Amino acid sequence: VSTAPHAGRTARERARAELTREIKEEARRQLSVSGADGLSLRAVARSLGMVSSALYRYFPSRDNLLTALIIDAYNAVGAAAEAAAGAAAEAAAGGPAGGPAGGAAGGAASGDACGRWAAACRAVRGWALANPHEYALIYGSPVPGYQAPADTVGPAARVPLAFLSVLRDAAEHGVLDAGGASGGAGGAGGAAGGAGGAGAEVGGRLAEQAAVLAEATGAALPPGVLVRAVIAWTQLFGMISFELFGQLVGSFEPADDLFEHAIALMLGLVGLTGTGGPGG
Amino acid sequence: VSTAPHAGRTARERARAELTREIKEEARRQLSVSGADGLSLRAVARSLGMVSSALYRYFPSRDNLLTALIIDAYNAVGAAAEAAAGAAAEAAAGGPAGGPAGGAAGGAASGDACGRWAAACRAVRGWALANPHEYALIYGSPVPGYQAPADTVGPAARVPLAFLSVLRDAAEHGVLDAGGASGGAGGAGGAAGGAGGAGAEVGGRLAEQAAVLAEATGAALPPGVLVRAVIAWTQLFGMISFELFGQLVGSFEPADDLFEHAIALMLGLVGLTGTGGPGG
DNA sequence: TGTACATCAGTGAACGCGCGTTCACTGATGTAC
DNA sequence: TGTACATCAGTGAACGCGCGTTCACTGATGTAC
Repeated sequence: VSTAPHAGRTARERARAELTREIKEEARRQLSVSGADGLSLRAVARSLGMVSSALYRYFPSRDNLLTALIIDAYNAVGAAAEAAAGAAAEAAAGGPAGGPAGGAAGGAASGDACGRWAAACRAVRGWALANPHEYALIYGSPVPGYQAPADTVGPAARVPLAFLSVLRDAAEHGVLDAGGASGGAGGAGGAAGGAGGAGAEVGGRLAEQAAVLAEATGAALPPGVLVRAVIAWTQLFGMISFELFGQLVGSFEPADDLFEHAIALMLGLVGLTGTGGPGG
Repeated sequence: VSTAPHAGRTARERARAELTREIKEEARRQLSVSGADGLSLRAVARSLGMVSSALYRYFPSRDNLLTALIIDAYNAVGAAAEAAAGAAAEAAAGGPAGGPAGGAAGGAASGDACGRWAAACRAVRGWALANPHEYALIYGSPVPGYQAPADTVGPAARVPLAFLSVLRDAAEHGVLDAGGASGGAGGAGGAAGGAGGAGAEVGGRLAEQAAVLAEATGAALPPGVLVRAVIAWTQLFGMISFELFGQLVGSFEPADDLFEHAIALMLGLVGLTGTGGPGG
């Protein structure tokens, strides 16, 4: 029983794992040049010095390789969000001391709910800016003719679940403002259209959907909080997408300050204002 | 001087205009099947019963046809937003009476700023749901290797300008809450990261960017309002993109109620609460 | 009104390219006795 | 330790396909006198 990283694996198994990784790496590289539709098995094989048919020993089809890349991407951004939210929490609780622990994703130092939420936002954006084509692969327009298999929904849920965990913790510590105070209080929205009602109150089908979501995620949060969290979630990705896809070119580019401002507003939206101050 | 629709145009000119339109129509149809990368001149020509080289009399290249589709799409969604915002305004001002005027896009009936903003939001979403592949073409991941020419920026600006016009009118009528009261007031956001400061105040580079934007658009609005308007704009498209691109599948689908709720919150964000009541 | 010429739309063949996937094969790696 | 067999990775050729773009051409439409 050796301590080598490849203990207990035959040369064949090691070679297979390594080549599988290299294929995906090369595919990712090509993704950034030609996009998802331009991803070509032949080109990947060529770059790896193999013949194209050899790839079929590793991935049964092009779509299968694409799926692997999608799952990897969801897991990568999900892990980044979880690490940022979790690391910030540990830092505040006086967690694993010493060493360069934690702050891998954005330098969040305060473990309050505000800091965790903000850190997760920055982590997602940071990952997106560092891996724009993988971001486009999972959050951009769907690849036509490609149907994402069920294996992707688990990894895809990691980011939203990371955000929900922050809210759940805040609620447990009694620092979550569940009343929807700061969001869109006051006068009437939705003048026409029937749904939406006359204020920020959540009812009807929307409340049902929120209840289903609460059940599915195990997040015991009031419907209003869940709905605002989902809206904040769409807000986050809306801003990142506009930044990456070039809609902000010529106005709010670079978007760092706009993003920070949006985070501050988002905290009010989800009911996290006043939980812990700055200066972590 | 006849009153015929084709007055003063030769048969050749008429045929050319008509075929140009038909080519774009067929290209749009193919867009919805195979996406932007799958758009093929040969396939378009085939569907039209022509030989592929004939298309080069109408569009000098595939990219050129794509550009035409992009410009058309921006103009279509821009016109929808303008009509919704404008029609709502006219209806309130007692504009063009009689006939089925105006409410083409979402049934906005009250001409207050709230109603106009909400109507514009619904118009954009309505257009997106009706033309998902054109939406993906302009707001989805960029087509790799395709560089949008300068002709697209004008049409692309129509939607944001429509929203800005609502805010400008509201400001002129003194019904715009420019203080950022409801957005993300209260405690501290941006615990770390330097930028963003300790509240919802806009300063530094962000204020500069807002000033540049105000200059460019001629919208004499305070920087804080502009920044929140831009954030609301990204929010709107973030939600539509998630709905169209399948991120809401299994939770908040159909998203009508969620969307209406988001509009209500958005009105608070941009400072339009309390401008005119419901029941237009 | 009629003729001579210029303009333009559409044809058909071709160039050169890349793609995903299959298949019979060689040779290396692993395993059972 | 050594041999016989099974497993598997990678090869090279091929199938059948579609693509964007060019080019010399025919024939119809428009224009000037």
